[in-house]
Amino acid sequence: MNTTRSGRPALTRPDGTALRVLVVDDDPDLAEVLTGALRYEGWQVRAAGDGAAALAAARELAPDAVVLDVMLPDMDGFTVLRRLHETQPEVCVLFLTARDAVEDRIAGLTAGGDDYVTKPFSLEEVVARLRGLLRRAGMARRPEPEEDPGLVVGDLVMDEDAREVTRAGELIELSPTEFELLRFLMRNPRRVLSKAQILDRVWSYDFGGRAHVVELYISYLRKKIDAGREPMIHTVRGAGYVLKPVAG
Amino acid sequence: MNTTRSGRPALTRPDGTALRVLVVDDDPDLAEVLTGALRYEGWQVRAAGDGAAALAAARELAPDAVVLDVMLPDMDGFTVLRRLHETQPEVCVLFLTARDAVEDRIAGLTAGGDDYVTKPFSLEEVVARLRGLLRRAGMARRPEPEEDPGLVVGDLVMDEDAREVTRAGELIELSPTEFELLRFLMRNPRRVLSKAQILDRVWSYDFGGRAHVVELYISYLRKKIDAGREPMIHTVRGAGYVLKPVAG
DNA sequence: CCCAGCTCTCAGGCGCCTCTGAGAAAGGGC
DNA sequence: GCCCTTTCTCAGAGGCGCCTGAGAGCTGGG
Repeated sequence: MNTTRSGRPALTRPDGTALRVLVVDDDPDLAEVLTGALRYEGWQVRAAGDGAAALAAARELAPDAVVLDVMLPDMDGFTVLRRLHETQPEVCVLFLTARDAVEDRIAGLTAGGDDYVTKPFSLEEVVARLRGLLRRAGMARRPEPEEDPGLVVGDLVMDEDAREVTRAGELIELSPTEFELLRFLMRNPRRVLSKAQILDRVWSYDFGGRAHVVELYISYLRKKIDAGREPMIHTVRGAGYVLKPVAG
Repeated sequence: MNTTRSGRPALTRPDGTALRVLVVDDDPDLAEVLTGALRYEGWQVRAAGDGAAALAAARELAPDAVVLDVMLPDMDGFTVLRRLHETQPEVCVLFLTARDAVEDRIAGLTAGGDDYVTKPFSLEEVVARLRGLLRRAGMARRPEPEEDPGLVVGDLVMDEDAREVTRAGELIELSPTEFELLRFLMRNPRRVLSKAQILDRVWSYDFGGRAHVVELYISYLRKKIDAGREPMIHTVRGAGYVLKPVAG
């Protein structure tokens, strides 16, 4: 079976082979980081630096999804999309765009089932969106044929689509950052995650601050999730934090 | 079968051949120490002193992993990483970085499956991180095809990911130094380890103190692991300490 | 334009971790 | 049994990691 580098079972194609993703961004550093994060999900990834290279790579790779920067040196991201759809109408696209960019045009294009994230983004967000896209497009399935249980750790349950979290059936309200932090923890239960690791995944790639914010948000999460209950979030001094079901 | 110099079965490639590691550091002493420690694991190791040499060596060696100093005389560690991934997308990277250096820059670098340790580090830590990286990347397997049992000595069990230690099912809380010391002992069961050996492996390479700390930490470990039970940690007078399962 | 929620910085403080030194205990040679 | 060496134990100082509260900057909605 295909697995992610963290040992979790990977999201795969319906036939069980690795999903193929093409990353298109002219910033080599950003492309590198994205490529690494998607490979970490157990997917087969290729990168391209401009529209022409992207189209060439797409013909060769036949990707299931494309992560596409809207601003490319040689051609518009939308042009790339149109050309892509000519040969591969099934492909999903996740746009990367600047916050103040023309969101109207994005909105129009994403009507077709595609999605977008605004720069600067966190890797957790990109991966989550991509997983959502692929799942909705029917291009991916969970490795287990049984129904997808979603994210469940002990009596803690997260519904990613509804953005709802409950513990012991009780609804818990979370801010966006709290939600992403908890998602990352829940995707890696019983595993100690260092503050640097958390920072890399949950905060934007251009975040300049110190790892202290992680402590802060962990304390917020504890107040909401562990308040008055048996704690699930544990500090491992000198190492990081770990989320565990109460009995374990 | 491939074995470590200590006689332990080595972590190998899936095909059973020796794992290949490239060490890149401009400090020859440090590179030497690292090279020795990794060879001791039964791996095939080469060293390079700068980025250009690293890239050349990587093309020749085709390493599974690279231990890479972030500060190199000729080029940035991140640049080396990107160039490496151009030709060898599967390679794992373990960064070495100064603690007080701009850790922000490391943020994002480790976004893929990669990892880093801060100087000064202990050899146990470097080896453990590297083993973790290779294991998660699916590049390594235990020599026995049966599933990896992790670290088990008698009724003493260590889960490195969760950073949990149990004896006879009972959870034992350990400080970071205690944890690393025990890991070293458990990786070398039934083998007498001298205080000097332990100091070299578990404490940072720049530690100035004397071997007395080893005695002290052994006594801490005994209180937590052997307390009220049949002892597993034994003193071999004039030679060192040895960890043995109770019946053996 | 004001208000509310979110995010992040700063600084204080507590508690654990690490290491030192001195003295007690144990082991081995004679 | 005596003495020397090695090892163990204890107490404490210092440092650092982590947690928390207060508040400032920002943003989006009313």
